Amino acid sequence: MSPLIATEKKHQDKIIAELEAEAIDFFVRFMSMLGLSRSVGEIYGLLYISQEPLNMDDIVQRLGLSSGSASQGLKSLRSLKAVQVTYQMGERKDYYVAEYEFRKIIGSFFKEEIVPQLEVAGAKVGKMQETADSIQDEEVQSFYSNRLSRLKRFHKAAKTLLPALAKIM
Amino acid sequence: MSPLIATEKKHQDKIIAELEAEAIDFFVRFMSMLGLSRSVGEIYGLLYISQEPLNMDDIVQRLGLSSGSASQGLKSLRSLKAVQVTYQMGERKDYYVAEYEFRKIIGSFFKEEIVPQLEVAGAKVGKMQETADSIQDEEVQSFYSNRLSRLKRFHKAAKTLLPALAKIM
DNA sequence: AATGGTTTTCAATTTTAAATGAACTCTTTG
DNA sequence: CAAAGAGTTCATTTAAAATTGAAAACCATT
Repeated sequence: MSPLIATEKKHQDKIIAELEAEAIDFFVRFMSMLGLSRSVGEIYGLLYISQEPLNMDDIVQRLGLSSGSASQGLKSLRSLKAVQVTYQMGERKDYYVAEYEFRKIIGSFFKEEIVPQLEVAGAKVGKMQETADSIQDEEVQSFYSNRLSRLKRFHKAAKTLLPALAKIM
Repeated sequence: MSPLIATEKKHQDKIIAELEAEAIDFFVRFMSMLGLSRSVGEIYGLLYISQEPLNMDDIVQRLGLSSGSASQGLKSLRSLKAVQVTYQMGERKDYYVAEYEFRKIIGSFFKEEIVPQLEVAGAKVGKMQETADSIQDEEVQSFYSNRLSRLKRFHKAAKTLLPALAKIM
């Protein structure tokens, strides 16, 4: 390789490293909005911006985190379907690539995190209505019924709108 | 008051206490989905289910939290427009009531928390595009451009859909 | 069935976030 | 304008969450 080309290559590597850092930073923020930890965001960011599949060792090396963190982070990302395992010819290690269809990630996030919460919330409101129904005093009852009906309306809206949102993202 | 009535009253108080506990529990979960702390959820829940406005002392007493927590929690809730101050005749203390239109709360949550994040994210993607544009190697450039265009598309979708969602909630 | 390479698990540690409460500020009132 | 009442601030403490790393489990190969 000529000296000129080597210099250009080095420059390009620097640019790529910068891009990587920016992408990691981006996803750390994004994932933290979904309640995911810094290390999970870092791993996803690194994989998203990587040109080739990476194994756990690569990830540990490049992000400087422990093997425990990497293992657990990848586990979360797999369960969110945010990463996929790709088997590389003649390699024993697992190689990972990022799922780049965000719709899918959002979809499984809803299914795993939001939907169960909504179910619990729905059950809880039902329980509260039962409790309120046993109040004798009519005026008092009507106060609580009003409050609960607002809660029910809101819950219903969330239950229909959120999954719809996830689908069109 | 007759013994019978007194007994009934006591029973009703127990029911109301139960309802209160259930409401507080409900809102602690709900607010934690918005990244708000336990104490903030408790305060809102208590106010939401309370038949009359409460002052800070009431809140401290009934929830058993410190005055510092109560003060800071109410501050967060005011800035989210999740509570309003009502001035009570001949009282020096501030009395609070819960905003029961969830749409409004969601609206200000978006304005305060989500929109700024989206702006930061947008700026960051722009910055990354600039960085990527300076890559010479055509093949490498096209890889990063593809990744960035997905990011931009997603960002745009979030920027239009999330505020729309907040409006119709 | 022993070895070496890979990943997972989990008790201990570190880091981060939340809660406390005493000191301070700001108001109101006698 | 002193004193008390109400609310806020913030250094310290406490509690919760994330991370670490060594040990255990796994699993393909010899």
